[in-house]
Amino acid sequence: MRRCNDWSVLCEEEARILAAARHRRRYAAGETIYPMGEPGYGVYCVCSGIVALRRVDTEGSSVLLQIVYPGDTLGYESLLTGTRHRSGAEALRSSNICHINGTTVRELLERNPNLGLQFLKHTSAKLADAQERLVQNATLPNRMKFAHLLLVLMDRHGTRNDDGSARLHLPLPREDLASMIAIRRETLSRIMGRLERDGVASFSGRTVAIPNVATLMRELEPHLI
Amino acid sequence: MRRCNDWSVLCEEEARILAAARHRRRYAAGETIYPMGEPGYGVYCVCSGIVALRRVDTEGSSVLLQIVYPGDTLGYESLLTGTRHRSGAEALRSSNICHINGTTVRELLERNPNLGLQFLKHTSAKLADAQERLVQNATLPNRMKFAHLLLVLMDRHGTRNDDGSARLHLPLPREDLASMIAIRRETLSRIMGRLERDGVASFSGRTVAIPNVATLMRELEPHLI
DNA sequence: CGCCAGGTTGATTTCGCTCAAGCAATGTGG
DNA sequence: CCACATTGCTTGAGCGAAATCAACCTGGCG
Repeated sequence: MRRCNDWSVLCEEEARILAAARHRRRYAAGETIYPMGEPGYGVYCVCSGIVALRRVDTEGSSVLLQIVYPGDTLGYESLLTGTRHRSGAEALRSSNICHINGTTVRELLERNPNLGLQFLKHTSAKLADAQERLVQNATLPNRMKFAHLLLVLMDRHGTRNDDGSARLHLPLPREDLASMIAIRRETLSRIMGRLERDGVASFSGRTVAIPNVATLMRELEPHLI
Repeated sequence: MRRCNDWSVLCEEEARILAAARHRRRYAAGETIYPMGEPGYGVYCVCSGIVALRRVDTEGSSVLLQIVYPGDTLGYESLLTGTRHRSGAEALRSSNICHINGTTVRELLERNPNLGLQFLKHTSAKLADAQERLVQNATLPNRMKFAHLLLVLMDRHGTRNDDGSARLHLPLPREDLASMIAIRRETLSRIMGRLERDGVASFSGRTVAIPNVATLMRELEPHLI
């Protein structure tokens, strides 16, 4: 639980309350943590692994809303507002996740103002992130959107070498990557082809080789004629 | 200040602290409350009027992120995270807005856990809203997106009649409406024309007449062949 | 009166979606 | 061990919707 830093603001006694109530479980890759539409029975804290939040449309098309990493806490929105989960959570790889029931969470929020503030900080960051995506989806051309996505994914899933090159393991299938930047998977495939042709990056399965990160970053610059 | 219900959780003494520190001001329509990129010196509480949050791209294209109504509080994200404002705030019509400096806000957040929880609830709602828009922009056809936007605006800016018709005053120019659903203003103009041709709504300046709300809602149904 | 911002309309082109086929890797049952 | 389905991905052809560019309109205002 040490790594779940949202909860690190708790004092000794509060930490005991938490420890008594939390329930840890291992989820296999691809396993559903909670489905969309379920009522919020409590919160989930990602201890290890990776989790994806996705929402499916009435038409059946799904959009990947967020990738969640260790230390982050899920599901307190529905708990606080008493609504059902607007998105479903799914483990992207084998993950350890703690569940804390609603009454315990409410008790801790009541006792320690800092816990709520931690949540608030995180939620604000997520809001900023979502708004960033709204702007980008509205204004940038597709190739630029994808280049940006690659750079973002690099922070968590990539390794940079001294010579300016980098390697990256994509945590998601093409379909989901495409949904993140609001395009179809076929279009993404073509964009990948073009990036490869131009020597910006090369793709093989889920691994991406980037010969020169600076070149990739130049993709983000305003389209000078 | 009664209407600013985020702050209604404060006790007598805390309310006095707030009253001593807050600074009220009137903003004219079109006036900037804070520009994008400014550091967060405190929070703003909308007492009356309407405020828009917009973000401008490096290319100069602007996206309208949110319409803010009385009772809501702005700008605590930058305050909490110590970053600059990611979006600018602008009064859409003549508005009364209170400013509360950062140290006072922090003091109150420290003293009363419920204030932070109020902010958290609101921020969660905004996050859900932003994600909703992400999904819609990604999956729905343009005409459907606009129909949905009209219905959302109706809650705040419209009046429904007994016979199923309704009237609506748009709070924004076409350009901004278009940016909310990630299309160009010319495209929006054409969509309006088509809705008018189909008898769904008629537009004249900023007023919209909707002969039958049910017909408008039917626009949202999955495109049955 | 001329100017300007906001809005509409038209013509053209481009980009991305759709549909469809093909491919490689993996799994499954006979 | 092979025939066969399945899944994830790529590629191609054609089409349509929306972006772009540009002209024009309209009402408000100095």
